[in-house]
Amino acid sequence: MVRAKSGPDKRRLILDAAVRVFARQGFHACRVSDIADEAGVAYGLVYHYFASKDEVLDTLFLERWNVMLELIREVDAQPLPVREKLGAITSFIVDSYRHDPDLMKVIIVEVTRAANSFGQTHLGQIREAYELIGEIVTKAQEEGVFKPEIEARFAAMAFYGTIEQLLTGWIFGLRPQGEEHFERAKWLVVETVCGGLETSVVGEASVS
Amino acid sequence: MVRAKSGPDKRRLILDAAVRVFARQGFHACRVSDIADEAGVAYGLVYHYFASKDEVLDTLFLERWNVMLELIREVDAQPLPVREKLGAITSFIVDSYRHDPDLMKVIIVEVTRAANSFGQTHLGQIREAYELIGEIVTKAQEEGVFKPEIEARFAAMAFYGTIEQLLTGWIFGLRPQGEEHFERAKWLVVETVCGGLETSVVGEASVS
Amino acid sequence: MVRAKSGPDKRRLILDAAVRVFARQGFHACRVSDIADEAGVAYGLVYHYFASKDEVLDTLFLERWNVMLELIREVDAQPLPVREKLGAITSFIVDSYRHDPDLMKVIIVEVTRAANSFGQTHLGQIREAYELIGEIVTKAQEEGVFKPEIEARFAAMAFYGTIEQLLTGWIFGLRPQGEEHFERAKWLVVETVCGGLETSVVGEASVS
Amino acid sequence: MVRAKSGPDKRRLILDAAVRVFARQGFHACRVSDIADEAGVAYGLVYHYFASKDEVLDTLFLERWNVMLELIREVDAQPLPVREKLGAITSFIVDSYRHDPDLMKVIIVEVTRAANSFGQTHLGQIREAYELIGEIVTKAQEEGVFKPEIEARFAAMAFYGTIEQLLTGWIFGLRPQGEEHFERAKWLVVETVCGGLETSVVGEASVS
DNA sequence: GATGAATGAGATTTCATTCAT
DNA sequence: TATGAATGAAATCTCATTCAT
Repeated sequence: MVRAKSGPDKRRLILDAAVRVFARQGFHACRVSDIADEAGVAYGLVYHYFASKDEVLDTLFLERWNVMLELIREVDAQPLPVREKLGAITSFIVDSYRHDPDLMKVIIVEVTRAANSFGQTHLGQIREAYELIGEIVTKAQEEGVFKPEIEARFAAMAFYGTIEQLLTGWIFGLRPQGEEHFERAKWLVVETVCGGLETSVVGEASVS
Repeated sequence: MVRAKSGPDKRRLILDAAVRVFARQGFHACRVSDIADEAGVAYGLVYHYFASKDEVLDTLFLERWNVMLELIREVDAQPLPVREKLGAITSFIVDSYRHDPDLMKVIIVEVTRAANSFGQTHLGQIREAYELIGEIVTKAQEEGVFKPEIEARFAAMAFYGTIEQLLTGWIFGLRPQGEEHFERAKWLVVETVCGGLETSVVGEASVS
Repeated sequence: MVRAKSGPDKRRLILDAAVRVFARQGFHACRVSDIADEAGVAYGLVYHYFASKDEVLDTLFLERWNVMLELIREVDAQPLPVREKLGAITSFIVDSYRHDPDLMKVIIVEVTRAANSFGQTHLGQIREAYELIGEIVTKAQEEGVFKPEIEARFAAMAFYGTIEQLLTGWIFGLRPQGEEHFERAKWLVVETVCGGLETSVVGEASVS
Repeated sequence: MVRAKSGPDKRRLILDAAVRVFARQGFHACRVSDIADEAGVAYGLVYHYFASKDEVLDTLFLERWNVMLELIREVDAQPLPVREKLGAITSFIVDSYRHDPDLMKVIIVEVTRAANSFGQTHLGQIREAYELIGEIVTKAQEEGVFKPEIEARFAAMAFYGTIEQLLTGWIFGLRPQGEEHFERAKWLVVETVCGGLETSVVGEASVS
């Protein structure tokens, strides 16, 4: 599959077309011919490069998801405060959406939220993300920065659930978009998950 | 639709059968005949009571979702601390899952997470839930209990995203279930969202 | 089936409702429940009086068609000029349409022109009409009023074909309706079929 | 749709098979698979070439009907006596039936007489034929060959009604077929419509 | 007579996938 | 590589008819 130089690279053409078609019509509502038409290639060529319609989506998902897993691993490996680590992950995801909203829409809507179909297929990959984030939380707990009474797994879940909901809101126009909103959202996610919604209860804290 | 006398009430029979079939096979993977078979009625009776397969799912979703919206409205109307309000909502949802996990699986997987199909159809109902929770947050901000710098809408989203992720975890066996886990989960959700993941900074700050 | 006095006579109610429904929606496009609804009776009552949906249409057709056959026989039995005989038949059919256009629409559209379905079933009755008219033509030929070189069967066919086309034109709004048009149409049919479209070349020529 | 090379041309194969199946079983009584079987192709190929079962019939009808409209236009444009014009049209239709009785059966039974379904769809095309014939009649009236008191529209209707009834008679075996009958029928149609059924009333005319 | 819930056979259409060229 | 004709399984929905009450 490695293509050194060459010209059009029809395979890439098909993948990029698939992103637009999946985002516009949804995976199930589109036909393979829609992808071929969008890419400007013949029907059967999709099957020359991909074993099935499913494989097209699998490829799109894995390409991006693995980049994200790699990013999380790199972030985790660095000696940073937990807020900065979670901030870097949030930043990566938000920027991914900002850079290619169609692709993120497809990944969220057709894979991670599609619990009965592709979400099932890629459960392992999705779980991997949870676990990597869980490790970050565990370290923060060991450092005494995060409460020990909230299990790392649960914390990772809350963090990821918040981000996924945020993207879903953007995807369906339920939340405002634009440069300033994207940047602010990064801060909001971290502040909400780490600091919580409550004001700092100084009195109580000093008492307890 | 109100059926006074007792008797079999085939309509209810069909709805209950549909919950089991949808939970087991998924909405798209099951045929209408699967529902009829599960209910022990003839094929066409499903169409006697429901205009389409879609309407069966719509009915199941709305029946339950409206109960939840009502619960949130009631909770909101009471003079309780915000933690107790959010706790009551969390409790209701967790108990809904505990009481009828199949129904909640169908609602979450086939509707609220099915962004491209039924999630779209019921966007209004889903949004309503967000807004009601948002109002609770707004009041807590006005009382000075919640930070004013995190918009109520965002806070509601984080709260709902955390719960949905929790249920999704249970549904797909990614998180442990059982009485004690259900009860603990209620506390975890509220503690995480309200208190945040970080240890109380003030105390530490004074110490260090 | 003879109902002496009594009240509503649901059977008649159903037949009359069926005429309206068949005329409005067409036989195939309507459901038995549409007829029941239009008649204001319960679903199953249609099956109490009629063995099938088909039988409802059969009944409507035969009721009316037999009246027409009887009329043709009576006309034929009288010592009238052929133009008056054909005029009487035309008049009966046109008046039937004038009096109950829905019923005639159903008979024409759903039976006599429905060559593949009810036209087939009632071929015998339809043929009977042809033959009776053919006999009228034969007598006119024997009297020397009608040309002997045009077979009576063909002549009957031309006569009937013209009338059916006329009604079809009314039914589908292709021809103007109203009292004067109905009366004029009677004259036109007879004049066209008997006198032909050409100006009387011989007589006129000699005169002019 | 133009297919230069030779080869099987499955599309034509399907159309020809459809004619046979529609003629044999009727449009509604046959299934798409019957057409595919008759053509010796797979089920879905019918849908590769035609959007629906309806479109197959539409195509068959329009192909033939447009040829007829063209013929009528050509005939009308020539400087011929009206009897020859109407004779040419009659001849074309009768020969169409002689050459491909199945196709004409389908066109008559399933379209022009199917007032509630395809007759409705193709009302415009059918009307066009009426109007073209009406123009021929109008010219004959202007030349003094046809009576002015019978409207051209009505005359066209009588002419067309007679031919349609003739074909219907052949289709359902109510009238004798065979070379001599076909040829004689052409003469009968023209003679009946133009000359009428009555003997030339020379004596009467001169007397009155 | 009257009701309407219950039955279930049946047909169109879609579209992923294959394959000959 | 590239094409697109050809394949055929699969599932929703309709509605005439039956029947228990």
